[in-house]
Amino acid sequence: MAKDSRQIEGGLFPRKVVPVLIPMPAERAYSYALPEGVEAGPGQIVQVPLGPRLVAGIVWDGEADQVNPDKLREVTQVFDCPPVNEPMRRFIDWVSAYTLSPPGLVARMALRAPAAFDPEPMIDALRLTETRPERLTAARERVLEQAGDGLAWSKSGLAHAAGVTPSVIDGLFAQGVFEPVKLPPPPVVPDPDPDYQPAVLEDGQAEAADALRATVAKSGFGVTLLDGVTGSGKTEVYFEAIAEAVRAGRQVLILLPEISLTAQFLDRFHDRFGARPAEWHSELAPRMREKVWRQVTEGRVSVVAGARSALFLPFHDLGLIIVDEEHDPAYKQEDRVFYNARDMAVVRARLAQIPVVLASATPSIESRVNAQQGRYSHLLLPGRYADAGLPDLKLVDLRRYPPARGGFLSPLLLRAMAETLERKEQSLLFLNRRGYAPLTLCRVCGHRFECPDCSSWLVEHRFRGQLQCHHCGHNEPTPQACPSCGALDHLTPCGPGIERIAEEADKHFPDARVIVLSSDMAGGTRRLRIELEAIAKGEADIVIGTQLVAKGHNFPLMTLVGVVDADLGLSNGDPRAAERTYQLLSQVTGRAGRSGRKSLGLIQTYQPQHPVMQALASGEPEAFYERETDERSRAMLPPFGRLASVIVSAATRPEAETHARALRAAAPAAPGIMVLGPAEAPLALIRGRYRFRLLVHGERGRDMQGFIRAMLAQGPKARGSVQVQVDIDPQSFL
DNA sequence: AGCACGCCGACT
DNA sequence: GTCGGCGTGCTC
Repeated sequence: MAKDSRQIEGGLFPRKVVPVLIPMPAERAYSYALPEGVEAGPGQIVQVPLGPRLVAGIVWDGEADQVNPDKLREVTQVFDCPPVNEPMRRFIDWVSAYTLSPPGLVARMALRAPAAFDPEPMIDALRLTETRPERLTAARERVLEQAGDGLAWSKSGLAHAAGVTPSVIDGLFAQGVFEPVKLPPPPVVPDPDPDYQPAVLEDGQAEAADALRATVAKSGFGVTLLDGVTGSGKTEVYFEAIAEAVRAGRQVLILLPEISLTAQFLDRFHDRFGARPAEWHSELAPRMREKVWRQVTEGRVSVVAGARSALFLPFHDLGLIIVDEEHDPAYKQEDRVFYNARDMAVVRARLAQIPVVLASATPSIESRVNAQQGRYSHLLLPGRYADAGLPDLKLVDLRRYPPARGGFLSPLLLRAMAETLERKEQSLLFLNRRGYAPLTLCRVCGHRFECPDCSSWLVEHRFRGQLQCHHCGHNEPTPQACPSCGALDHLTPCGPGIERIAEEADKHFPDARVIVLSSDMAGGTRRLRIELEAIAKGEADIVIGTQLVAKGHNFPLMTLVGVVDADLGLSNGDPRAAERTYQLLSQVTGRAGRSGRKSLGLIQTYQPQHPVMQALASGEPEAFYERETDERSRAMLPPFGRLASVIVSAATRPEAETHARALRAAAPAAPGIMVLGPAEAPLALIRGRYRFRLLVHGERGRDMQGFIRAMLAQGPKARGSVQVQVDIDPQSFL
């Protein structure tokens, strides 16, 4: 540690100076002096003055920067909190370097629990003494009997158990019948029991479970891709890996896309382990958040199920990471620190030398390539349980069976819906488009409603009487007359949204109970949960929904799934469009058929020959995946040779200037510049053909090549410094 | 990230 | 003449 000598109150005192990572975007740890007699090693969470405020930071490794002694301030408090361990600190450094984010911002993600750095307060409790009350009433007798077990009770708990009011206990306490004791705060969740209710596994599953158990028992770093169709028992299989880690007394992290973190999942865990896992996600109440954080650092919580941010919890002794639905784009964070939690989970596992399991029914291309190349082990589960067959998937060629004029549902789909209704079973219509119509125009003058802020089309929301921009959130009431030519009642909706499909379903089946589900539904998540429960209980006949019906929730009575427009999303220029469409439609159609009844999926398309449609209809995605892998590696790895390519983060205004300068600095040195977002980088990395210098990340869906060209043309107006990351070698973590 | 400082429009 | 918009800069 650096020594700093300076005059204090007339004497020369050497002061220990430590580097402290502050939860703020500084490029380096700041230096703080330790007060006389105070020790704080790397990982210790401390409180330090920063400008006018006091903030929590982490004592970092290495020498503290030499800093102007006049500026040097003192650590104000060393929290009574377990230090952030070495692998976690290396993880923070790694993520910072890889994402080009200041380490402080990454550290901040690990410290997102404002008041958790002080120990949880002990709980006040009462224990019976030898003293007995002078007068014994019936109520007092009940209390004495109840507390006679010699254990400590909380006042309210005891009162409740004995069926008396707390004042009875106050009276006894006053007479010395009870003494006050302090109890450690209760755990947020009871310990899971690895042997509570092991699933009965079939041959293929048992084999996979054994393999995973062996991996966990052996410990050490390794990635396993657990690959099996919806309903093949992936969850049951990785639960066995979790059981093994819990038996070994180590902590487990289960990452889920936020939307999949449902009561259903937690209940399944409970059924297997006799207790729920601790939860970690953005909607957790602050008080609970702190408790979970604290107990995770102390190692008192053994299993956490969480959204991507849970990856930054400072576990005491992490022994296993599961990434469920590893292909899910929700693992990408595109805010401040840009990262893909699935990739960072692999890195965290590598640094902690523990196994990680990536599970999916529709693995991402990059994970499949990793598995094929032997970098990941690959466990392929056989099909569904016998009593939960996959739906029979059929393509509906819209050129041959077109919908009636003004409609979007083909006669084939309508007939299947009628039959499903007759059998008193449920239908699901899937269309990934909110609102009534994606485009509104005036039939008189051709005026199209455009967003004044971002120039995308305004989407009509008829239920709300609004035109909305799905890009920036702008909205305005739907006018009666055309704002351009003034013609009344000539505004025409073009194309379908789920509201319009609901209208069409209503028209054909006026007696059916129709429920529309989308993320912008009035009433928020609570209302959504209620609706989902109602559907599960059979209180709807036809469910019409967007993407959100694809995930997490099972609909046991659903025997028909109709995909209204399977082609939607295939033509948006995203190199992942086909892969995403395949994954989404597999998931959606997988919602049906869990009831054990015969079930059907009808996929409406104008392109029945498209590889995505063929893969869906045949149930054999291999050829599709092979083709996609080739396509994508061609599209994303242009033949630049072994280039130094350019990686930058974010694309907001201040950064864009910095990027421009970074690009100009890098361009002369590079034989070519390849522009990829961090989320696209992994495929390039695993192909191992390139060394990266900088990573340019554009906004979602943006033309990256165009973006970089535009920035180069614009030239540098940059100020400040450019952070250049040299040679991130993929082999260093995979 | 916060928070202060510093220059240009609508108002007590 | 001020109050206040957020653009820019700084924090050991």
